[in-house]
Amino acid sequence: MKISTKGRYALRLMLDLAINNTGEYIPIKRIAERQEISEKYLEQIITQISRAGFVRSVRGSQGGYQLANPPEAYTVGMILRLMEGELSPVACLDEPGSCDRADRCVTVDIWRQIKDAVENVVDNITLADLVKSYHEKGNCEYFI
Amino acid sequence: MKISTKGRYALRLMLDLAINNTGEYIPIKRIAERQEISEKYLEQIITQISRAGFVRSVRGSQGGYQLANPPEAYTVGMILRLMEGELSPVACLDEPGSCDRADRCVTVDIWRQIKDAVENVVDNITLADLVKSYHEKGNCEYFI
DNA sequence: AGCTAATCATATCGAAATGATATGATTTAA
DNA sequence: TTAAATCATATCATTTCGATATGATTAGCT
Ligand code: FES
Ligand code: FES
Repeated sequence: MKISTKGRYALRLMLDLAINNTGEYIPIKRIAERQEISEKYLEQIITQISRAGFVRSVRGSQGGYQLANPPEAYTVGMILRLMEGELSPVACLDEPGSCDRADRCVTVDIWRQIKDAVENVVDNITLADLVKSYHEKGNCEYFI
Repeated sequence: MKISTKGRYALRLMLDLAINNTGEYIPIKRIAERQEISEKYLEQIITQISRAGFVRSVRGSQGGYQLANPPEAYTVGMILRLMEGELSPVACLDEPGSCDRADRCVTVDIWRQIKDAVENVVDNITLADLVKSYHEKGNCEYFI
């Protein structure tokens, strides 16, 4: 029941962009420094994020990334799902027909409830909430 | 964010014992047949369960396992935790001091909320609930 | 006494996932 | 032209996962 580092890194990356959301394009290198995450690994991650249209990118010198939308537009759930896929405790919930006896299954209700509970949390927290929390906690450069 | 098959198998195993909770000792072989799970794999799993005192065992011919307590005494959470460890989305919540900046961390609140939400589900469903649901659904021999 | 069915205890294995590097092409401002 | 950046794959080492293999021990039954 763990969230992968990829998911967590993606969240930190997006939060970093949200905190530094000045209109300028921020290179991955800066984020890698601030977050102490491998630059190359972050590149892979932001590639996925970029393909999903969550960020704008400018190539070449002086290039970088910025949020495509205001921080309020991104829930934690959106970001985690991008890296992790559906936030289900079992595959059955997402692949229709993967369990052929779903109508008689006793445990699927549990998995459904877990999924709903998790989604209820992550879909109701936005990057804007995290930015606010960040400033309240004392402007520390680092977070996990 | 997946629950391992070990956790799910443990739940099915315990549910099988709960459904066949007649006072007799049930050999792993029977459960393996009914649940269509490898006998040897189930042995490993029930060894852990047995060491935790959740079941009584009798060795030798005519031996087997039975629940140590009535089905009401077992929550889904107890069983999953036995196989999965703590139901936390990040290790940080369980290993005190693993993150040295926890007081300034912006995301730890999210992980905490997720953990609480999951626990609120699994700690409020008992094997007795599942047995009831099983009988309501039509006595199917199989479930996942 | 001996056979058989069961638990108990480890060791090992293959495949997949994870987390990360490595290499290099392409683009663009200065 | 050069440097700094995104973009695109390939590769790698380690761990985890799910499962099997081997064999010792225990105890009921004939
Ligand atoms: S978990 Fe899929 S039908 Fe039971
Ligand atoms: S997740 Fe542990 S302190 Fe942030």
